[in-house]
Amino acid sequence: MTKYLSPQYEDVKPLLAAVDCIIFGVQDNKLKLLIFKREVEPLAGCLSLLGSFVKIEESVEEAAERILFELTGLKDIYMEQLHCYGAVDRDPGGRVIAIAYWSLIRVDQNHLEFNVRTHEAKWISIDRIPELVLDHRQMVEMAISNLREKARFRPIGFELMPEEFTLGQLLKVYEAIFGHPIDDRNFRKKLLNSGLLIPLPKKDKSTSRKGSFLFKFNQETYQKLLLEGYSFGF
Amino acid sequence: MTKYLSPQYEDVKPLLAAVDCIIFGVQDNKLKLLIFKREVEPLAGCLSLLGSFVKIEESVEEAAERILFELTGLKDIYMEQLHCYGAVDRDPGGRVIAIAYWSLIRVDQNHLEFNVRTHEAKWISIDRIPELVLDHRQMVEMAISNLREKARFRPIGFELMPEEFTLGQLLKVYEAIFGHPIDDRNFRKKLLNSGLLIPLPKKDKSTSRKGSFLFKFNQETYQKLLLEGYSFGF
DNA sequence: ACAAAAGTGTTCAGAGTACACCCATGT
DNA sequence: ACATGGGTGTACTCTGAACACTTTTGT
Repeated sequence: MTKYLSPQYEDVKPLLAAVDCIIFGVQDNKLKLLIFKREVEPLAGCLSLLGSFVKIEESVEEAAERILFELTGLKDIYMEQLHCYGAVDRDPGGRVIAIAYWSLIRVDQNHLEFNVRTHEAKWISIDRIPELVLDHRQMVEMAISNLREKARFRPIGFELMPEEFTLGQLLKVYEAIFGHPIDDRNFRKKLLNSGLLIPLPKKDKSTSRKGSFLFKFNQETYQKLLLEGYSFGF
Repeated sequence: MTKYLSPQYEDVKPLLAAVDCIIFGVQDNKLKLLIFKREVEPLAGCLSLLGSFVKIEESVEEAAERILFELTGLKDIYMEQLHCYGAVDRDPGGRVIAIAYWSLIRVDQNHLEFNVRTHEAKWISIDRIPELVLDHRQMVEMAISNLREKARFRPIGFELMPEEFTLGQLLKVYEAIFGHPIDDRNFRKKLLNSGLLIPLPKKDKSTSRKGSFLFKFNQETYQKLLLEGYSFGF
């Protein structure tokens, strides 16, 4: 028995805890997630989420933050605990329970592309999820429906956007999250009345001759609606 | 190192996983939960949720079901995984992560009262939660808000009701869950149109001279709305 | 002048909300 | 006859949903 446990707990058999991360981002107006080639046996070489064991000196949440930081170089990322997966035989290597987290990252940030490539990670589209190792596919599916549920009542779509963005881009992100087209006019009307957007006196002219206005988020309103809830039911 | 782990996992330090259960029920038209006097050191004698370590041969979910069964004698109970609590020092006895579950039980069932008393459990009101051991109080608060959130969009209030019940009782349960009064007429209108209730040709005459009609659930509609969602936003 | 994306308003239906009185019955 | 809880209906407001044309500007 391990010595960091008090004697009352001695007859309990310990196990391992792992954290797996489902990392969402937007690329080409599509919702994507990061996957990897698994490096450790068993099942080395298969596709997998990024994960790690929880170290004895760190909390489960710290483990999730560490994993995310190691991969992306980012801190203070939007992160939600998804679920604890605890089937006895979920990992053929031993008794390992997994705590899955999902997170949203802005893909436009410095060094992110570099870090992702260094780790040989790949962005894959969420509508064609390949076979993944262990129960990771189940985790991904649960994460997607969790994300959708959350996105209906909290303004979290914004966590995926770059610093400055157009309404058209935001619309595409929401379409990607919900997986169906959204009425343009209703979307604009709602968002412009939400107080979440601060109009900028510039246009992005990269996608049309006319150009479309750029916005940034109103952090204050964002924080408020994160707490209170807000219907994005499109 | 324990022998049930494969060699690749050998340099990872194992830890213990516990399950803690937040058990909700309705008594005297109030929402209550079950708490216990903790029997094991550390902190024996303090108030606590019912919990147990996850055994090496059972899944986390099975552990939760086992705990619930040992206490109540009930199976097939409505149960939701709440959260995994993984702070390093959350348990002074060692590195223990806890997976919390909440569940809803019908208090009218056979032997339940007996079992509860045998285990020296107590029903306590959710608006005056006493100090609890470790991080259990935090769990309870999170469970309550999780329950409220869930109850707004799924017909789970029914899981707390006896086999046959009146609309008045159901109303009280929803008031207890949400913690505020609900308009009588709107509630009836909505519920009677939901297809969730099957009227019975009897009255409960224990609470008034006139008596009030009894209902039971429409299991079929219930299952459907559990999947699809249904707004109980009162 | 035209192509290509950006931007703009109105109408309709359904759901939530507020609100006050009569009913049935045992004592 | 009356006290007690049970049961009922209507009007208003707000939100979501459907839907088509004009504007700008680089080429």
